[in-house]
Amino acid sequence: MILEEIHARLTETLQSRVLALFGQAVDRIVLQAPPKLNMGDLATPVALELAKALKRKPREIAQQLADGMTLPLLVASVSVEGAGYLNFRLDRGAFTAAHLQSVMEPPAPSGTRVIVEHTNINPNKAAHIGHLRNSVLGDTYVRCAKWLGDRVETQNYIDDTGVQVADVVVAFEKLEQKTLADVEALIANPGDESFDYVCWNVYSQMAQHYAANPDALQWRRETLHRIEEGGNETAAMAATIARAIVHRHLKTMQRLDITYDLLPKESDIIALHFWDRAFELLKQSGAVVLEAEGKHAGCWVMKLDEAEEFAGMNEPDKILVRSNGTVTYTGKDIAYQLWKLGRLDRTFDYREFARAGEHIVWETTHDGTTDPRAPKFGGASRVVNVIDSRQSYLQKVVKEGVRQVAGEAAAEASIHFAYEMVALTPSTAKALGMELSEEDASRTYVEMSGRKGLGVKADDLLNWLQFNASEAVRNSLAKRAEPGEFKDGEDHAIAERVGKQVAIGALRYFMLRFGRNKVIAFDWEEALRFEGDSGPYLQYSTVRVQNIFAKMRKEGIDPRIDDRAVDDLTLNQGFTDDMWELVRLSAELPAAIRRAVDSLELSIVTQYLLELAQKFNSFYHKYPIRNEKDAAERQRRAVCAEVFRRTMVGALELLGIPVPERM
RNA sequence: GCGCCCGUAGCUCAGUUGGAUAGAGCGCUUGCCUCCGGAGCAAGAGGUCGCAGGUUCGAAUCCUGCCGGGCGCACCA
Repeated sequence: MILEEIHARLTETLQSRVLALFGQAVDRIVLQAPPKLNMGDLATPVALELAKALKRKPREIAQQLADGMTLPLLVASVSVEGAGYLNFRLDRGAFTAAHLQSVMEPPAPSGTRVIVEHTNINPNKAAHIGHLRNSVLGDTYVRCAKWLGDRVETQNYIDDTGVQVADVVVAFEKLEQKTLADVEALIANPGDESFDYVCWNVYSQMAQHYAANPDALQWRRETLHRIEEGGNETAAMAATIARAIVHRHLKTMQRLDITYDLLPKESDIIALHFWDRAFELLKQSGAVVLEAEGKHAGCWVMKLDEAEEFAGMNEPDKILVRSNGTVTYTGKDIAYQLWKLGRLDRTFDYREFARAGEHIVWETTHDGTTDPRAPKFGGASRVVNVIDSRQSYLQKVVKEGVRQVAGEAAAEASIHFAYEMVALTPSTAKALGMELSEEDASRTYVEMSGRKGLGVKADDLLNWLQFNASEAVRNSLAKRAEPGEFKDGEDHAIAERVGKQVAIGALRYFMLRFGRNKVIAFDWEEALRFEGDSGPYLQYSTVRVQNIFAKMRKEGIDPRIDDRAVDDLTLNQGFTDDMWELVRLSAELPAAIRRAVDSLELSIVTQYLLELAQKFNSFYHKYPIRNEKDAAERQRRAVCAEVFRRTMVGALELLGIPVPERM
């Protein structure tokens, strides 16, 4: 946090100086690292900005600001550079000593209650790579927001009454003539493939059946009706299937160290009549009206033609209640969103759904009894919904509904974390058995299709990553192990363990490294690469630095990185630019996290860590530590390495990427 | 038709909210394992920042208009 303090002090000093000297108030001072190290450590173009208003030369203004300026602690000097930049140099030794003690020290907690909703996979088939992007973005956001001091509640919404679940029920009942007992037996003993994989195929068979026999859609309508009615075998089957699949999804996500606090279920939202209450509120605020005539006659619609965002649309009005009296998805979503904001005076009951170690995953219920151990859910002052950008329009409608019922502030607190879809490169699609038209084959990507059962399943990808990574670790161990180092297949156990960690690192990094509104064209070859711009590169760099200290400990060499042993003066002499760049960059982590969370652009963090790791690897080759004879020089190098180590260990935790014992 | 997103090196992408000489990874060329672990490092080639105007001290970044691609705009979820 040391750099943030310097920023704050410099900003303050400059603002008061500009006011005193030129009578100008500047609300924001841009401070950034100059392009070249010899230009200093921090630079501001404030004089360039003032030049126009003052009608004076930028360099002149900058010089006047610099002359006689009182510099904050750890800032060594100020100078005028280039066209009129005001550049500052830091006291390298003192800064490093101070930074070493505060690496990864989080900012003061905000205590803001935040709900993050992510994953939200239809509980009717196995998770695929598109879902992984959602979950990884959501989970990483949660980790970063928590570090910044927010009190975060993670929700994974379960649509257990929708068309997708119904279609699997129809397939089992009609196509395969299975009873509830048959399905229960299948769940208990799914055979070669897990139950979510079985349903993946069943679902796509059903979709194909509908395509060939449109009359079968009648089955879907009947099934949906019976599910909503409840108290029959069909409804019981739907619930059973959904639960079993959700358990599978949680298992898959747990492989990536992703978990949840609460699983709100659509069936409970219906049973507890959340919509009825939301409907009252919407009517009271005048947000919905009953259409008497026209093509929406008999429907309750939200009028959007006056809202600026929806202007110019063909059909800006959104139906919330159909003419047959049933509620649309958007309507239910408004009710749910109001609950999350604490603006719907109804709530759920809760019970334990599953455990991940000590952590309890709760689910909603509607039976009137709540487990006394359950924490308070809902009622957040910020709600972040991780939902793919194809639903941007609907999310805007939900936000508008919230605005009309609960006001501007509540609408602004409802944040759609939008991201683009994951598609497949033509070669990967082909490998999955997708038939490509000539046109498709020439595109950069083609969409997956759940209905056709064409997509890359999350567990398959993880398995492959794990397989390849374990193989790489085995090779590396075989090459580097000292004779007799491993016995009883110990090396195989390590390869398995580390392989899992590398797979997680590779996958999570891959899902984060692209900007969120970039379509990811998934390619097997690229995803399985562990070099360069990848998670394993970060892990490798961290393992490396850990190794240096492990070796020194083993050999009884004191690296003298204990905070008290670090002496500014020793550090100051002979501090090379390479070393300094590494330390200075490592101090920018908190700023990177802040920007990432504020902009919902988590690739900022992977980008930053790649650069940091590159700086370290370069440093590593140039400045051996263990073999350095001069004690002061060795300490200087060790401190730089330690600063990097602490930064990296902390940062990888925020990305959910584990640090392997060796690679 | 309307709205949102994308267009930067051969390919995949960054570019810190308008700042200094546009950067990485992959691929290609050339070096580096008696030396803390080569999943690495050093160096090189590679650019009309889609096109055309505009705004200003300054534009890949902001504004306007085009061109090309994607996604939305259900009484589906």
